[in-house]
Amino acid sequence: MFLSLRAEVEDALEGALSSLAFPTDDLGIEQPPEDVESVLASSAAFRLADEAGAPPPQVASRIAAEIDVDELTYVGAVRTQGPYLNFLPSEAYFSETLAAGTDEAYGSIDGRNESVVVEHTSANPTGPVHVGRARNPIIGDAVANLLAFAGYDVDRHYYVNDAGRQMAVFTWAYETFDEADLEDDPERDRTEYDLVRYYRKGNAYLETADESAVAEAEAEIDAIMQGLEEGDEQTYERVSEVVDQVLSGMKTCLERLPAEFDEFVKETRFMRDGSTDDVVDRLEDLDEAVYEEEAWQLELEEFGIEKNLVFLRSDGTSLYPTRDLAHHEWKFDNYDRAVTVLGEDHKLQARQLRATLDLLGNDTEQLRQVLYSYVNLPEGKMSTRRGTGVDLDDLLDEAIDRAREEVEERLDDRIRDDDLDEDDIERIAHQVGIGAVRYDIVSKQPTKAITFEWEQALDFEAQSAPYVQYVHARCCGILEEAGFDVEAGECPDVDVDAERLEAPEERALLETIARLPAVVDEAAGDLEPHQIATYTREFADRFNAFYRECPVLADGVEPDRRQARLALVAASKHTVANALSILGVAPPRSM
RNA sequence: GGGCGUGUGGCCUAGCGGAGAGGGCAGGAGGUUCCUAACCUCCUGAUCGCGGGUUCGAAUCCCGUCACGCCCGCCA
Repeated sequence: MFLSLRAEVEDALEGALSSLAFPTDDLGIEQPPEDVESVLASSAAFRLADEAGAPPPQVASRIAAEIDVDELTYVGAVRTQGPYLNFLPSEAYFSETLAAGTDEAYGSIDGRNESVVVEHTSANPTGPVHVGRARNPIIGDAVANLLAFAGYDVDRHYYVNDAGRQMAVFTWAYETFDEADLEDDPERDRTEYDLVRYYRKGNAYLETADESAVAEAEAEIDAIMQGLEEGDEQTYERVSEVVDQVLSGMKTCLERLPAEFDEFVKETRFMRDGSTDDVVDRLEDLDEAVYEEEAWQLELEEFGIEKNLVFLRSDGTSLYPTRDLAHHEWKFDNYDRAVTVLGEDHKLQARQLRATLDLLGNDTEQLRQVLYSYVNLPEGKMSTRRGTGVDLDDLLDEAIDRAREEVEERLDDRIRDDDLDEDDIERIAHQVGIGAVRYDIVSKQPTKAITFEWEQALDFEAQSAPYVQYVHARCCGILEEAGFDVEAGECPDVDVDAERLEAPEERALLETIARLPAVVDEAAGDLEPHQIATYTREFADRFNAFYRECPVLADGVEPDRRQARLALVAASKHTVANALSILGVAPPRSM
């Protein structure tokens, strides 16, 4: 409803300004502060003061006088407050919001007929997913959810780097060493924990073994890389054996979040189908291509990038960026838009990729890159190769354990008589524990660096997932108490009068509910799921105020009012459930 | 050295040209015969890193500066 109101205000303002012969390029529409009784405001009068030859408050009054509120649907009144114009919502605004909110899919935007591929995580299949990279699946999954909710046709891809030197090293190590050569047992009974030990062993060997032994190993590693480059089937199968095993373990870990993918796209695919060779040929023909120091490179100064992009090694093999170019052209062929979520350390490569795609004749407007900073430990970086870091599995386990403790602790002094059984406790522990981890990460701007600390990541207090989840549980509690089967999706009748909702807390809550579609639209446009998190927090505040002041089921509440409030609770439930779902945080029906 | 990013009360964080800079944690004081207190109310606490500038108006834009992070491989 907010979007409709905003459109209406824009039209009205534009009309008023032009009939006063003012320029209409700057409507100055903005969000009023919380304590102002309006849903939208304009500060245009400030800037028109010179032209009007009058002080801003007078200009504001003249504009206000020019707007005929009777012609507007969602605006109930226009008032000035000094230089500001305030637009107050009409009764229709509230009632239509209430009606819209009772739809289970409330907040979602109808199909845009536009497909978008969201590539995220894409961690090299070298070992267990650690917390340093955990931001990628969490942000990536939220971005994908957000775009899907905003009406895009979304596919989620994990790009598997199965053609790089790292995988050649891994394959060599896996084939060379035996269980007996490894010092430690796997940290967990899953393939990637098992196999990563070979990878670490191999890397350690290359660093410490004597020169001739290392040279021999390097020769073997080079042979693997050459085999991949030539599309040799046997080499591909050797590497695949390692890649597929490790990847399946990582997949299991990511599913816990849950972060799931429509497709795991292998890098070797673009070597085997000839598209990388094709890219190389086309790159060599570019004016920016140079052959220096026996390697083919691309000069990208015209894009403000000093560093040359090497796209063909002196031994004739391609590099990761070369294959990624073919990969991206494939995405462009199959989707209208492409979004990639990647760590800030890939920023330069991201710019090079974009610039080169441009040189190859692609429309790079289709590509958006979301960058995030790594999560570091207080003592420094996490590394799979060195085995430093906190595994995501361990973080999730710890989160669930702590959440379970919380549930059990609260069991004794629960007022509500809803008989939580063992399954409920486990369900809540999972929803809350994992929700807290995801929310903690997704609620912050991705560009800010995070230092991982257990206590902070697993804080279940206010301004966390449980705080917002609790609101959802409260909504469900009320609806169930009123006789609705929440699990079956039962919902109160929407045919109620929003005029019954006259308390300031009710009005404020409705205003907040009304903004969800606009928040979704904005967040999707900016690819910033943290805006949704900020919204859930504000929503929870508003709901809690309503909960405190406006009893729904108490004896003294008249039937009409009770019905209206039940509808408001239903709209609240859909609002918070949908917002949480975008973030990938489960909305618990009880906790 | 160069490029990019970040700097908001003791700690974490929102806001990124407009209406006393919002929240949360920690600290202090309260609240449960009433739909779940993972909640709510009140208090204490900030020259928005620092210095200039643009503007009627700057946390927000520009310049400089400092601190921290990331990058500057024929690795990915």
